[in-house]
Amino acid sequence: MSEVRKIKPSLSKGTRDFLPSEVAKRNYIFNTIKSVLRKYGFEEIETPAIEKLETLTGKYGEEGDKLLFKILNSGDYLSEIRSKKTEIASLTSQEITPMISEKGLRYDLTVPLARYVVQHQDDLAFPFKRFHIGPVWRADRPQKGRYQEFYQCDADVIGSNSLLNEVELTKIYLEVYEKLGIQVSLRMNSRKILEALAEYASCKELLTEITVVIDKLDKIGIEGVKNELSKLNLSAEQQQKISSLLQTKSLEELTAVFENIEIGKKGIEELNFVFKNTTAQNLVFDITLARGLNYYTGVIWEVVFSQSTIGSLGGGGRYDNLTEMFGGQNMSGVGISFGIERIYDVLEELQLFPENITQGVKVLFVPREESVEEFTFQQVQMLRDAGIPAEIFLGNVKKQKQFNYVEQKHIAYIVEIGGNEVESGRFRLRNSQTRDTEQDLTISDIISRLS
RNA sequence: GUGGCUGUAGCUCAGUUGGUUAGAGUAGCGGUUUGUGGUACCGCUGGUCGUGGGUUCGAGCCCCAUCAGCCACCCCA
Repeated sequence: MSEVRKIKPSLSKGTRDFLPSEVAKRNYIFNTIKSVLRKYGFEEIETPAIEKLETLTGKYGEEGDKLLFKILNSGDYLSEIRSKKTEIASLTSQEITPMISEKGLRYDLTVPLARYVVQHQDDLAFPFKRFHIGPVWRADRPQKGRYQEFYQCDADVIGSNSLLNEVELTKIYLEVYEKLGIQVSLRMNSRKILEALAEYASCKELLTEITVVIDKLDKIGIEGVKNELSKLNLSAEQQQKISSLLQTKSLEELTAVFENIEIGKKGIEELNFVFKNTTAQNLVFDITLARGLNYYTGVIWEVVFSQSTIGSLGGGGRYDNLTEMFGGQNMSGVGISFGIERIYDVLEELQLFPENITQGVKVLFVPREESVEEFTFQQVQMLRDAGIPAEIFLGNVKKQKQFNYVEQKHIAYIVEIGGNEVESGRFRLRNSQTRDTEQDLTISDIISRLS
């Protein structure tokens, strides 16, 4: 036998293992979201973790491209470089990458959705309402609450311009967080209003830059925003116009300001429609909401946790050009995303996970000695046949280990089997929490007791 | 990509001005005890002190480099 080299067990940076109890909690979140989405007619899809690099690159900006995980080609991956008779050392990393890597791990679920919709348009019924929960990967530097592998959960409607989709998605947001027991405020704004704001300040061409600055408002404050704006070479008057508009609290105030700005009027009208059809205390208009992603074109949302500044628990918006890059006809889409990882942290912190989600089998049968294992197994099998989740304990005979097992797996009852039980066919059913026992039960007593 | 902090047993951590063979708790394994029990006690396994170099008679400890992880920024979820 060859000597085994011991490897220190450790994870790749920015990744996590999940314990059984953690998976149970995550599934609880997933299932809560799924049940609401299904009720509204959304269907679940899946796409591969691996996509062609040509699908992924160029969609997330220069920064995003750097954060793509790239997969080394199989086989002799240097053959292409060799055939060009180029010295490797003379090439930059950017030049080498496309020669040795053609695939990558998906960066989000939105770009794969765009590819999916164009590729399968003949098989899909439009408007296409789909949701997708799965891991995505980013070669980012990890920090608290940010990982290289993490889950996203997106729900989108593709191919319908109706504002009722916005209404539906708003209601879905409210319903999901309500069901999870998290108090959030749902902030809403429109990219059209931000465009109008740029037009109002006569700097339409700087829309993207201004949006990025406004998006930081929460962090850097109004003074910080003014400071950043001055860096964009805006006149004092322009800065003043923008920062005073950012103080606006209601759509009514805006109506007068945007009297002569078509796009602004449109934005206000759209938001008013959504508000009219969705009355909720925690749904608020917020002109300072910008969202960094600049592919949004209409209504945008952000879910903010009321009780702390943990950041956004979700976000989304309407976009118009999703499928264009894959040669599809221009289909409008609107979608929302749930921040699964942060939702988990919030639920954990506030201890909002329901007790019963980690429930194991109902009863554990513990054989006192090896000679009764077969008999014990037969009893367990009878319970299973009757549809009662049951287990036989085959580990360490120490009581301590047995009770650890029961506790970890949240098993409600224990039955111990020794010689007496085998002979009499009568058992003691013990509640693992209260330690109460019931004596002299036959196996069918136990079955009817636990059914 | 930039900055800060931390690396000692599977995990949480001690480790004296730099001085013999690096410790504890916990987990794991084994045992003693108790026929209705979750207690207690005993023993065992497990470490290239992240890695490489330097200073020194002597380094877990001091110096340099490097790697890794965490935290903050950029960006983002």
